[in-house]
Amino acid sequence: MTRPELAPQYSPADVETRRYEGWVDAGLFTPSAQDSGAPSYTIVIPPPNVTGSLHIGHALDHTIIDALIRRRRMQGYRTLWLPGMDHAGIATQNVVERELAREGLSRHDLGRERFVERVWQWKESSGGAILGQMRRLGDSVDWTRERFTMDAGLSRAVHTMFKRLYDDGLIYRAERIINWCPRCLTALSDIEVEHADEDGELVSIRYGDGENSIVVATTRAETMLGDTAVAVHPDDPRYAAMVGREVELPLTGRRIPVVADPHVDPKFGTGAVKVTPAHDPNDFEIGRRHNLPMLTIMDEHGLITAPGPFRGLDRFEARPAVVAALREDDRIVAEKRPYEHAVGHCSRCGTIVEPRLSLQWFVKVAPLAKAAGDAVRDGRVRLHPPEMAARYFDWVDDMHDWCISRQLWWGHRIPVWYGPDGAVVCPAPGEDPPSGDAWQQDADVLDTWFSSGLWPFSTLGWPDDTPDLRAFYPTSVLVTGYDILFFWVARMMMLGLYAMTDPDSASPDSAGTGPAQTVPFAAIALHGLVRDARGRKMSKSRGNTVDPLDWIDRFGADAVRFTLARGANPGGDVAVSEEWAAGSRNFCNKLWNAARFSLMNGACVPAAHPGQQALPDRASLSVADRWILSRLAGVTQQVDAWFEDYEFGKISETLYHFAWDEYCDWYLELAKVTLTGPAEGAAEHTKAVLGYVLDRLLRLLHPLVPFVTEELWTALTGEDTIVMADWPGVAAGQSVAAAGGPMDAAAEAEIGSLIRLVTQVRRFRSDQGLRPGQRVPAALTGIGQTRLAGHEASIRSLLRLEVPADEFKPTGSVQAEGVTVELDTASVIDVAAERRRMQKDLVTATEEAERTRRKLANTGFTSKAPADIIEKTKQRLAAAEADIELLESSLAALPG
RNA sequence: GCGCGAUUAGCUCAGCGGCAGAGCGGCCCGUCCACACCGGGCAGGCCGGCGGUUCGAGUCCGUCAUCGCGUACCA
Repeated sequence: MTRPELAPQYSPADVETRRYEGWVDAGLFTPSAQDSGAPSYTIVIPPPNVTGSLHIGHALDHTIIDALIRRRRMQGYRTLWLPGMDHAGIATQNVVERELAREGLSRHDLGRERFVERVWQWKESSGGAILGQMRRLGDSVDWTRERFTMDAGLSRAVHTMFKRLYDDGLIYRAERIINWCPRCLTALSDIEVEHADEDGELVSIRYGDGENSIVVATTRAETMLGDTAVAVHPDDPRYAAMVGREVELPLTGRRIPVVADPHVDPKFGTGAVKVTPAHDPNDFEIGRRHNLPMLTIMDEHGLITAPGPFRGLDRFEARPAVVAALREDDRIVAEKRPYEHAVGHCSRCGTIVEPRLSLQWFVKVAPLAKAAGDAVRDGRVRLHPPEMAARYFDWVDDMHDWCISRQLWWGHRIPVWYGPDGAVVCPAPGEDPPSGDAWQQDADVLDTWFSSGLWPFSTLGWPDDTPDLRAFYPTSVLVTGYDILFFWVARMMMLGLYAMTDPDSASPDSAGTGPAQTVPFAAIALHGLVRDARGRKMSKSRGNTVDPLDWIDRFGADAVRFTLARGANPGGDVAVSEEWAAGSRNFCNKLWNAARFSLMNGACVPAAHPGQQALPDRASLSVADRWILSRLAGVTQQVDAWFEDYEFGKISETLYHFAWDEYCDWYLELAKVTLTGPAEGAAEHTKAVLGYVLDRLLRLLHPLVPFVTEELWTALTGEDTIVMADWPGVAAGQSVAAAGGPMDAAAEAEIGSLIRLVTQVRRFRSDQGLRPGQRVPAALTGIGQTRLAGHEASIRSLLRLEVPADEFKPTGSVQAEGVTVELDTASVIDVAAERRRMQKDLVTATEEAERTRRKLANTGFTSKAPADIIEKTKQRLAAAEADIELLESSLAALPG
């Protein structure tokens, strides 16, 4: 085999696309559903919205998922990462409507059918961009299993789920107060409303006259036009006499009753509340309890419909107009401005949401949410990081019924037909709907999160019992940002537990009523948001967003991935900047050059499979060889363990430092001595170790930086691809103890000592003002009596120390690790600087000695601290005292 | 209002009972034999405030302050 010459610099653009297409063409990402005996590992992609393009947050999500997937693939699992996209009902419809608006059209000009066609066209072009971005990132997804929430198969799953819930009485239609967006003209679920504190005006209004009057407060004065009662607390003595009486509602001439309701907080305001059942969720409940009329005074656009002078006004024009009219009538008792209160906004367009009485479809969530909570509570689904559990339970344990109908055109049409005399039919999928002019299908579509809630199993063929479903369900872990824990994750839990049972399990579920419910995923791994270099949220308006493609072009996909992985602490936000990306690019280049050096020096990999590699016998290896092998073993074990905990920050940092600080800075430098040295056998051994460690390092890094590792590993080994190479840690079915290989404490201690000695002498040289490359005559006295006895050649090489000539007159010395290094620095030494340095060191050493002495004198410490801690402390004191002695004598010996 | 989290080097963050760490940035010095996308060295921290537990506290407990996030039916 001839090895390709490597350029002195890594060029991602020359590698990435070629490698990616090669992987896909070879079918490496496409697992077979046939049972091969290997365990399966499945992750479904959090489906991005078809309309959008991937932002840096997706890149973070994909980096994590791809790393998990690639490791499992290397471990021999039957690994599936299923890709796809979400139709994103309201978001997509808004985008296409905006596009139409630029042509001066509205969706009504096109009509429903043509509008939906238009959205499909948009989906084809926009969706393609996202798929291209995923390829650039290196996502090892199975493109043969790509899905879309509006696919025929997934639409059938949606219909099936609706029908089941409907038949079970868990879906119902009712007139309720829902969140209404007057701009999008659709209902929204609670979670699609974003609350923000805003300044408003709290006005107190007198209803009725004289004795027979009561004062209420409101921030939404215009709603008084729809008031049908005033409510007070039943035990409030101030209003006991008023309850049951009627008061005159100003501006309207209507008389409304005063009712007693425990919902009212007597301590707030005047203790009396105006009740507008058709325009406030709480008032709606009060209205139901007291059989109050539900008076609608606003239309779907937020325009006032109540008869009178305000008719036709927008709700925000009506508010000051009503207040002005009340003031005119001397009805305003007090005003408080500004008054800060929470206002709900449409999460899609930002319009202030209007609570509105409306006929909608709902999911009865209580039983579903209970199961979703229990699955996490009893550990069937592990939530990472665990702190998120509190938030999850808060939500799941106290969830209102879920409004699932949307007054949109883009989405899954509600599979219900209405016929004569109020007949309602929900046909099963495949069943013919009732026909005839008298029958009409519901015009609404389903909340987009209804179909995403089925994603983990609808994508695998549910409701059919498919080979894929059997092979890959339940999925292994769900990786996503904590921001959609409720939107999406909780819904998948609810619907997944409801739909899926384990066919092979005879054990009853927690309620003891049927086959065991199957969780949709064994674990949930939540990551944070990507923020800018200063930790600020990225936003288009702030102009601090990052386009992943731009960074990939400039730094390479591996660098982008590594940057994100470095910051990916579980649940934590990730701050990224160009500096970080550049640092990651530098790391890839460092790897490249380390490999280049190793290859140029004949690094060899005798066999590509672990356990069979003919590493030279341990006893014949140099200490440096044993050291790097031991460190590799330690790092392998740590990295392997951290993968189980989604600790990508730690994985990245550990591999970064191992590769750069240990492998490159020390091992390669030490290897240079051996490789150019006289001992023939030693050089051959070092070549083997050089290759072995590089091989393992590249494999450990491959899940994070797939491209550069592929390029280097194939060059090193002559194999086709690293994608299917065995993982150096624990393989499927192997025990943890087998990972990494044996540690070598003796070698680690020895090289540790060497590193400390070299570092101290380097510091000395630098303090003396010696150039790093300047060769200096030096004697290493006492080294024969230390464990560094065999390392003199290495130490001299690393420190540029020459063997002294006959008339050697040392002018300075460093004592460390039991070795005294005397250097002849006469020609360059600056005595004054030298004295200052020594005096400073003396102060430090004296303080250290004093501190340690005090600690040892502390009787509590000596009687209670563990023996090894005490021993270490004693050693520290001894070292400090030795330093003091040496420094004092050196100072005395200085000329002048 | 309630809940959760944060507060450590100039910046972004690790560390979570036993000598304060990383990356980037800053300063000094440079190698021509893997890499200037490099190498060697240095500086810079009362680990938010106060109290407690402990022989010993960034690390555990309490409290306050500031910030962030989530959530909420206070009109």
